[in-house]
Amino acid sequence: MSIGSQVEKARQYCEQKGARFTHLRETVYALLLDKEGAVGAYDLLDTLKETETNAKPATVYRTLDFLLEFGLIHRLESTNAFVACHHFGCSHPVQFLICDKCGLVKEIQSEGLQDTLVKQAESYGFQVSKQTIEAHGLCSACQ
Amino acid sequence: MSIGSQVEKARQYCEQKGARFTHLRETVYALLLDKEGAVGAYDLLDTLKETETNAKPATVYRTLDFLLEFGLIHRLESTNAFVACHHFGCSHPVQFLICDKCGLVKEIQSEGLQDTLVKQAESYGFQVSKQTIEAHGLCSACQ
DNA sequence: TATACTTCGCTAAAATGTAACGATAAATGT
DNA sequence: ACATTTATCGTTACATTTTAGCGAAGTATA
Repeated sequence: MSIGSQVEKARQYCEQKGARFTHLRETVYALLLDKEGAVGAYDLLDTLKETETNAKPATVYRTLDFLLEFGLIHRLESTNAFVACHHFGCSHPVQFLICDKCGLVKEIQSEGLQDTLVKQAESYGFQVSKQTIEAHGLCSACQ
Repeated sequence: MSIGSQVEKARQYCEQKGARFTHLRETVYALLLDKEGAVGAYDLLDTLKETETNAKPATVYRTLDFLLEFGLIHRLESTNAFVACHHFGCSHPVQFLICDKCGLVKEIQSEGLQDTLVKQAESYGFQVSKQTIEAHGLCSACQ
């Protein structure tokens, strides 16, 4: 799906939720869509500055917070980086396969993984509210 | 197992591997053993300074790097914190249950989880070299 | 003891992330 | 249309986390 139509989808999704998909938010989301992999906040800031000359760290982080809150992007904990989500709305927990060579990030949704983790936790009396599952390695193209 | 004997075990483990378990490394490992949960590098630094008055950020990070390399401690990606490993040597990938209320960190080793993740990845042609699995939520005592 | 190697103390700075506040813009009620 | 409230933005400043580089001190080995 093209970036343009994906952005349009996001706009509609936000409006439907009563959130404002401002110019800044749209721009940042489009920037992230444009990347194969994940992008660090400061790399994003550098790119953003090309069009939004007065962007500052807080600008980026606020915008990322918004996008995170509405599930339009994800944050990779193991690399402090952000990646666009293409299928927001279906809000199940997700997992990531991160290629350490080319940087590609594949987002997957394995019910099996989630269930296994939740069940394992339950067996220790632990109640899971949020999970981080990230695998590093090599994608098929890089092996 | 007491902290003392755990430290002794670590010393033997290091010597057996030809690594030097210096005073600094021993102290930091003991500090981490003394905590229920994970500790940030700067919290650790503050505590360390009580006895090692000239400790600096680099001191802590270098020591943590060593302990990480030999598997004596783990790093939690979702909280930028470090936690002692009690059963180093058996070096399978591990998973963490992190209580967001009391800070307790339970380290588990679920073969099922690892296998499921690796198999899922394989189905995408992805070869896993390292995995990060961290669940946040509430421990049994905090629910 | 001479040599190589590792660890340590120190300084500095890079990379990542937040708090706070007033100005502006948009949404809402009258 | 106007006033009121709320959300967003620009800006400054700072806090946190992490790494690089260098020379001194310590340790192991020949």
